Parts: sequence; C-alpha cells; structure tokens
Amino acid sequence: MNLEDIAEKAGVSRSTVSRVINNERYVSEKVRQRVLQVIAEENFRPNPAARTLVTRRSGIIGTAIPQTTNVFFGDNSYYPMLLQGVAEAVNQRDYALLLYLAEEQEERENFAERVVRQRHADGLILSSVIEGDPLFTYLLKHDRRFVMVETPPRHEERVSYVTVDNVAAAETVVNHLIAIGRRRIAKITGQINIMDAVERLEGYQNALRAHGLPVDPNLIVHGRFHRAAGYEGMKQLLPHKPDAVFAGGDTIALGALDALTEAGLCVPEDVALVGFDDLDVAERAQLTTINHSVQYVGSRAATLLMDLIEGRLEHPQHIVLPTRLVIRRSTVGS
Amino acid sequence: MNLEDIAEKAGVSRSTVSRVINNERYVSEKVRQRVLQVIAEENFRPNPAARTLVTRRSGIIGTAIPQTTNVFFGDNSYYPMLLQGVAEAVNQRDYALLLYLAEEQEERENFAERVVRQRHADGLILSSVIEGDPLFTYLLKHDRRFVMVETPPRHEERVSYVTVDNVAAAETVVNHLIAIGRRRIAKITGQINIMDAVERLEGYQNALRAHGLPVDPNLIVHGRFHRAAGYEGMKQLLPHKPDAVFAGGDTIALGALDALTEAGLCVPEDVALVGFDDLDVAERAQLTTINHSVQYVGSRAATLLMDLIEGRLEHPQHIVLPTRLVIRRSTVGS
DNA sequence: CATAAGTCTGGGAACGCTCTCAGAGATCGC
DNA sequence: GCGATCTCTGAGAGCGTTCCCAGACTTATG
Repeated sequence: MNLEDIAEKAGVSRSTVSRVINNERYVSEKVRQRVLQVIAEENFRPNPAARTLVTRRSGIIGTAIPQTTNVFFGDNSYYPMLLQGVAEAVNQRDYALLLYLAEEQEERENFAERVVRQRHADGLILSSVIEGDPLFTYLLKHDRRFVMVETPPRHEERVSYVTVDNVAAAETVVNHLIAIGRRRIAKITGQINIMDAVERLEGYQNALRAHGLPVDPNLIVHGRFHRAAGYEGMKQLLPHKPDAVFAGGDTIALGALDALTEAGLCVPEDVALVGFDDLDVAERAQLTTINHSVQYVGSRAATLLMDLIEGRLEHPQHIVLPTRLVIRRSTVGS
Repeated sequence: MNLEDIAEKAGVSRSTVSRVINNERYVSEKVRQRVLQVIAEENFRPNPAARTLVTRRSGIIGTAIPQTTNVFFGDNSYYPMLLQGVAEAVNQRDYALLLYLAEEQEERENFAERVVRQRHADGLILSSVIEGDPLFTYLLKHDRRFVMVETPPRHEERVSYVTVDNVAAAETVVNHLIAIGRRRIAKITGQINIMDAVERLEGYQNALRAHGLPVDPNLIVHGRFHRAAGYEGMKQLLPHKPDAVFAGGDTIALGALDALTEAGLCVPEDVALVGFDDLDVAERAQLTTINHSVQYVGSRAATLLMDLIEGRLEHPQHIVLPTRLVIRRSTVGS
C-alpha cells in the first residue's frame, strides 16, 4: 500500500495525496476529506525510508551512552532520567529516539565505530564524553550534528551543549558548609576526565580560596560516579578527619555515607555530607544536594538538537542552566 | 557521496561496489581491495534509507515502555536492565535500537498511536502490557511483528514471548517460607493486569494449597511495582499479623521493609520478607529474592525478534526461562 | 474585457540503494 | 576441442516518497 494506491482509490494523483499527508496548502477541502477518508480506511502510513531518501531527514535522534553497564542501570538513575527528558521533547515534535548503549567493558573506540557506522539519525545527543573521546573527536572532525549534555572537553567552542552551572553550584555548596561552621571540607570527585566532575572540583576550590581556606590535597579524592567509589573514597578520607564531605554526585555521597556509618560517625554531627544531582535517592536518604533536573537537561538538549536540524537555530549554541541548593538533614540535622 | 561516486573513483560499476559492501561472492580479490580502499579513503557509509527502501528492512528494533516516568527511572532499575540486555543482542547483529518511552500520565491509547505511526522499526519488543492494551490489540490485529517480555494477556497463543517461570518461582518462594516455619504468609502483588503479577500470585496460591494452608484474602494486597505501593501494602497487612511477606517485586519489598521498620518489627525474626527480580538493590538490602536476569530476558527477546524478522524462526515462539531462589538475610537471619 | 495573480491538480525526475538479467571470459569434463 | 559450468562485471529497473514544473481553472485588478 503506497501513495499511488491511495491516489487511485481516491481518484486523485499521487501528488495530491502527498500534499494532504504533509498538510500543504492548495488542496480543495472536498478532495482533502476524500483522501483523508481513504487513508483512514486503509490504515495507511507513509513509508519513512522513501521519505527520508528524498528529504534527507529521518526524524530520528540518536542518544549515545558510552558508560558501562553498572552505571546505566545500577544505583544511578541519571541516565534513565536524562532519557526520559529526551524522550519527552522528541515525542512532542514527532521525532523518534534511537538509543546507543555501550556494553559492559566495551572500548570507547569500538563504541564510537558502532555509533558512527549506521547513519539512521539526523543528529546525536552525547553524554559522559571524556578527554580524547574517539566518538567526540570523530563527530567534530566530520562535522556531524550533535549536542552534548555537559561542557565539552577543553570548552570546545564549536560544540553545542546544554549543561548546568557546575562551578557556581559547587561554590554554593561549599559556602553552605562554611556557613554551618565546617572548615575541613573534603571532596570526592567523579571521573576527572568528565567535565562535570572537573567543574564541580573547580567550584569547590574557588569557594575555599574565596574564604581564605587552604585547599588540602589530602582532602581531595578522585573517584567515579557510583556508590562503591564513594565508599572507597570516604575510607581514604577518614584518617584526615574531615568535618564535611562534598561528593561529586548523589550516588558517591551514598557510598560515603556507607563508610561513615560503618566507621560509627554521625551525619551531620561528625561529618556533614552533600551530594549533587538530587536523584530520587537523595530525598530518601535526606541528603543535602544540588537540584538541577536531569530530565530538563535532556529535553532541552533534544529541543536544541531538533532546532539545529531544522535550521531554526545557528550552530553552535551554549546553554547553561541554573541550579538550586536543596538543604536536608545530611548538613543541618533535624 | 554515493555508490556511483565510489564506483567511478574505483573504476568499476555501482553493482560491484554494492557487492563489495554486502560482502557477496563473485568479486575478484583485486577489485575488492581497490573498492575497499576507496571506501575507506572517502569514509563512505551507505545510505540506510535507500537500502531500507529496497530491502524492506531497516535493521531497527523498537522497544516500547508504556509505564509512566517514576517507574522507568525511579527506584526501579528493571527497565534499564531490560534495555541493556536488548542493546547487547542488538549490537551483536548490527541492528539499531529505537526507544519508545511513555510520558508521565500519558494515556495508553495515545502512546499506542505514537508507536504505531512511525514505521521505522522492523519489529517491536513490548513490555508491561496490560489486559486490553490498545497497543497490543492493534499490533495483533494488524499482524505486526513483535515479541513480548512477559506472558501475553489471556496466554494469547499467536504471540511470541520470552518470560520467566513466574508460577514455579513463586511456588519455590512459598515453599522456602514454609520450610523455615512460616504459616501466615502474605502477598503484595504488582499491577494485577500485568501477567507477571498474576502468575506470581497464582504460584503463591498453588503452593499454599499444596501444603494444605488456607489462602486468606486478608493476607493478599494488590499493589503496583514500586516502593510506595509496597509501603502502603505492608501497612494494610500489619493488622493481620503475617509472619512472612512475599512481595511481587524487589522494589515492593523495599517499601514493605520501610513499613516494617517503621512499625518496629524485625526482619526476618518477626516477619520474613521475599522479593522478586533480584535487582541490584536486593543484594544491598540483603533481600531474599528470585533471580532471573532481566538482562537475559531482554537479550533473548531481541534475539528472538531478529530471528523472526530474518525468517530464521517460525512465528510464534514461546520461551520460558528458569529462575533461581537467592536466599539472603531477609528470610534466614545471619 | 484583457491581463495578472492566485488556487488546485497531475506528471516526471530524482533520492541512493538492491536485485535480476545478460554477457564476457576463464575453467572444466569428456 | 567444444559445449557446459563457473566466475566476474555492468546495465537497467524498481523501491515509495518529495519536489519542481506546467497547465487548467478561478478570482481579482485596472
């Protein structure tokens, strides 16, 4: 069943049917109704491949998640939330969402090759890009359309991105900790080759310096964005007796909490604890954290990408979203 | 850049280039090498739309997740795990994965319409289908290719599916609880219009009857697959003093645990607790549960779907995977 | 009333592949 | 040595759309 068949049944030409389907002007109301009826009767949907072939647009947006398994579905709901946001934006404009998920232990090189090989998508959303990422490098080199959901490596100007103001947020966190009287404020970071982690560390250092406090390397541990790393990081910090810990993400904070509990320390009396992202687990754990709607970043990135695809916006665009400090029991007690 | 351009640069015909790309016989080694080199030089990838148009195959598999937001990214890592499994199978055979995510509060009707409208995918994977699901009904009626990851409503024979042996697993759980001396075994179910929930309830009842124990309606609460429902369900059960609770899913069990803790009851001393699915949270909470690798269900379903698409297998296929009881502290103490 | 502008419709080309067919040359079997 | 078979290559048609152009008919304009 194709345009021609519908045309014949409705007693018009293929062109006219096409016009009706694409909601174009210059079709008489009478004809339009007749064609619509035949389409409904036949339950006809135009062939997307044929359409894509001529318009050079598939209406598909790809999202690449290069992290390994446990980060995607484990204790970290970051990616599902991001996806939900992307999906909402995409639905609204009748695009489709293609998902590229790295396999456990898959090399970045291999993943990049996979994403690039199939050319289904009109554009890509990229997350968790690291310094020297082959996918990032390739897309940039070959001038393919994509939007990042973090600041790009080296603040690469040519790249469009949507991110939150990590630096300012981290400063706010440290200011809060200082305001409640903490002085030995430790930091456990996420993967330090991801810009989110870098910027959060930067804000932490800025705020300490602004208050004339020392930046003690013993109080900074480089970790990864998951619970186990938070636990390990906290263990390393314990001998240096911090009175506050600023984790690079909520799941890291939860890991740190595990270690603190194990060591018999009380939160916030002995050690105040702050996370980042305000995942749903943060509320349950009564964790002070930075709220920034991961979902909104996702939908904003998708909207931006679609605008770029449709030529409504000039490339590149840089969007920095504000954040909000959510104070809970992990810093102020009850 | 298309086949014709590559052909010209390599001094051969379009047909020959096509043969090389599709790895067909009857191309001399010399020519093959030359063509491959030009392809590499030009960084050429064939246009998938053109290919799809003629082969009538896009190499895209759709996965429909009709649940609302909180179920997708909330405390429940079921869907991300399923997706990871699907993604792995799909990658292996160089297909692509299209994701249809329902929006919060989106009507099933509307969701179905959305999934059906775009015809990008060669086949669909369907999850969390309910009785009378419009998407399910439509796909069945119009004979579209799909595979379910649960038993279909009414055990519809014409549908291909991959599921776990929920009934047997539930029986195993109840047998275990009886073996450790429990007699007032309660049940909190998931959405009772989802077959997984129905079957787990069925197994629970079977096992009670097999041991000559009464099936007490007061000990059965109908809930939903998330933590809040588990909490509410447990509250309802408390007055009836169960000495064991079999939750329809791990997240339900966690909610029940919240309510038990709040009521000052000890697990497993006062009330033994069992979940289902063995999500990663189950291990952390030391929850006895049924392990059945959600990931494997996903990858098995994807493989099956691809086999059906490629005509390697006859439709329909019914695959029931075994499960394993994982005994942890929530039933046997430490 | 003649011309211009606007509305509506259909036909043909093109998008970039795959597939079938035909034919040329090499190899084989008897 | 000669038809039969196998290997290799190219040309043409076709997949189902959109887009451009031409033409018919209607309405406005001076």
